[in-house]
Amino acid sequence: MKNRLVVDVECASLAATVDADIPLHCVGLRSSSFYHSLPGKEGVEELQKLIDSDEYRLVFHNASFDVAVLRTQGVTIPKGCYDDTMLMAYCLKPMFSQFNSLSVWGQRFGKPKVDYLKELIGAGLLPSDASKSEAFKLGFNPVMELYNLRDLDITWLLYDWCLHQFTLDSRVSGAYYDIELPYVEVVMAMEANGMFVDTEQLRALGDELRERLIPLDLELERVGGLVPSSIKWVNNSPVVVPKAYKNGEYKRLGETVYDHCGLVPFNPQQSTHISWVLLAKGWKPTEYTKGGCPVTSANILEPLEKEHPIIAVLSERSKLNKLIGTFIKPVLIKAKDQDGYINTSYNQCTTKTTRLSSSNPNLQNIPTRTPDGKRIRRCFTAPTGYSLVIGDLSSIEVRILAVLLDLVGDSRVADAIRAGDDIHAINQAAWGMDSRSPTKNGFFALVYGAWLNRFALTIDKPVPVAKKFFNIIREDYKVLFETLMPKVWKWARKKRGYYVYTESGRKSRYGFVYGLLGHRYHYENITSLDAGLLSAAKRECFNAVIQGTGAGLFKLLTLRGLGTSRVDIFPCAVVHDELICLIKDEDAIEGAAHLTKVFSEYVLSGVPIAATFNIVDNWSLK
DNA sequence: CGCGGGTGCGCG
DNA sequence: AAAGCGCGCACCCGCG
Repeated sequence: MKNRLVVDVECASLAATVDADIPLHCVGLRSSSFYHSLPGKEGVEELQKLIDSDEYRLVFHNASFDVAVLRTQGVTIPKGCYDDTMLMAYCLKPMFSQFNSLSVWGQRFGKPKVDYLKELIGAGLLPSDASKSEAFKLGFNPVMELYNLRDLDITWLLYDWCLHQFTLDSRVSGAYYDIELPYVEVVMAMEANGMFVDTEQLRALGDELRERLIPLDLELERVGGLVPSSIKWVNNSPVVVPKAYKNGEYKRLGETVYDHCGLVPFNPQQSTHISWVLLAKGWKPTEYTKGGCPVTSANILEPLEKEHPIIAVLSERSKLNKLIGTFIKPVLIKAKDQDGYINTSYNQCTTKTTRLSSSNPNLQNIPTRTPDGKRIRRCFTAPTGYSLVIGDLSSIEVRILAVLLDLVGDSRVADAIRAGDDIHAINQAAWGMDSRSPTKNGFFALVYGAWLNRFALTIDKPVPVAKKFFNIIREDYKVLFETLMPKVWKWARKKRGYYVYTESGRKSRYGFVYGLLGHRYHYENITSLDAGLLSAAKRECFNAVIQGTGAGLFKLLTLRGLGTSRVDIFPCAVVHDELICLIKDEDAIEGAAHLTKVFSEYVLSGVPIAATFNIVDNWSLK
């Protein structure tokens, strides 16, 4: 049994993983026999000595940050020599992000985090109007030492708590040690590697899309004209609210003074403006939001395109603007000064279902379904000398559902998968539906709790027609709706022999269900007396088992694939069930075949898992 | 002017 | 009686 060494670094920026030049202020170290906070260089040398002695198990809170920072500072940290209390707490309690926060744990343990900025001001080291970022630019100082040591204390206590919880639950500790903890290295590798973008091509695409915006805007300006600057909806009808300024007058565009409500050019990005303009053309809203505004989303307006030609223009404009503003502009900004690589952040501890999330920019929602979207993906490619290798788990949610159905005595789906048959095609024939895609989508809508109206929308049929299929499917998969789902809810309500924390921060003996790989998914409202909250919890909880098991399995197989490869595979990005890698050209065939083999030889409780990794020119191809 | 909420929409 | 789930981000608004 190794000694415990809690480590916490302080540095000037949270973006340190990308920029190696960020100064490291200090390294805090706490073991059972020593306890100090050392300035940068000294701390780094001391830490390296302790790691090299091989006597310590390192403990970080949010290792993917600290380990990445320390490695950029030249510290050698072997894989597998550390724990991460943030990840441990997350595995025990994936539902509540606040339980990943050291400050919340500090309060719980009676050791509140030091308010660094406040204490600096109190000590006279900063003026009273200083900002948080200024505080962290300050070098090592006595207040930082206090702050750093307190974080070590909290992490120490949190580690105790998590280790104890793990002794009570071997399934969740398995998910941590076998999947989440080793996966930190994959996250760090992806964040460091980044995705390669052909910036010239992307910039040209952006310019082209912007050109297409011009005639649309001219047309909208012509048709929309001027609209009141401030519109509110009261009882589902628009009310123009004059906007009073300090001098009691009303302004337009900050210059011209009016004595009535200001008029502004129609802004097609404002839903209130859209509804105002459409209303003037005789549109009758059918749905209203909670705030009382007419809903102007695409699915509502699209059917009315013939009646109101402006809708087509609006829709086209909004799609183009979305592509430019969300997917082209931010990516180009990120790719600047980095030789075409864009580095995104992955968060391993935010989602309720143990998926990853991606941000700044979010690489998990780059378009793929529309022609213009595909052109954006085409810009994501491989640099000279490397091949882009991409693969994803094949219909993973069906396979997991098959395992669950098999558990409660309906092996039809599992048998179909084992026989290599297409379950959606089988269902389509059995239910008499006219094509595969709506069959599949409609089935999954029902699996995740959709009711008739939503189901009808999903399969794109009028409600009376949809009703027939709705009843057929509910009857055909009676076991799913009447045995499996209630069983999962019952598991989620099971009383435990120990306490877990609830969303409201209280302790409870109830309230989580396991994924097939040991992760916990916690739904406090699964015991609610409020019908609405209860049914929402039921839907979320059943969804979490499937989505979460898929996420865990994907992580596990990624670890195996990368860990057992003879050739170097550089992971660049993941999109839930899709892995994107760069491999040296000469190794690419072997690497892709290896990943395919590892992913496809896995069998989940009797149901085979499959994935195919291919060498592709760009991300629009799979 | 920064922040949070609402709306809408991209992906799985 | 009535209900798909999970994310992040752009844009707008109101708030203080």
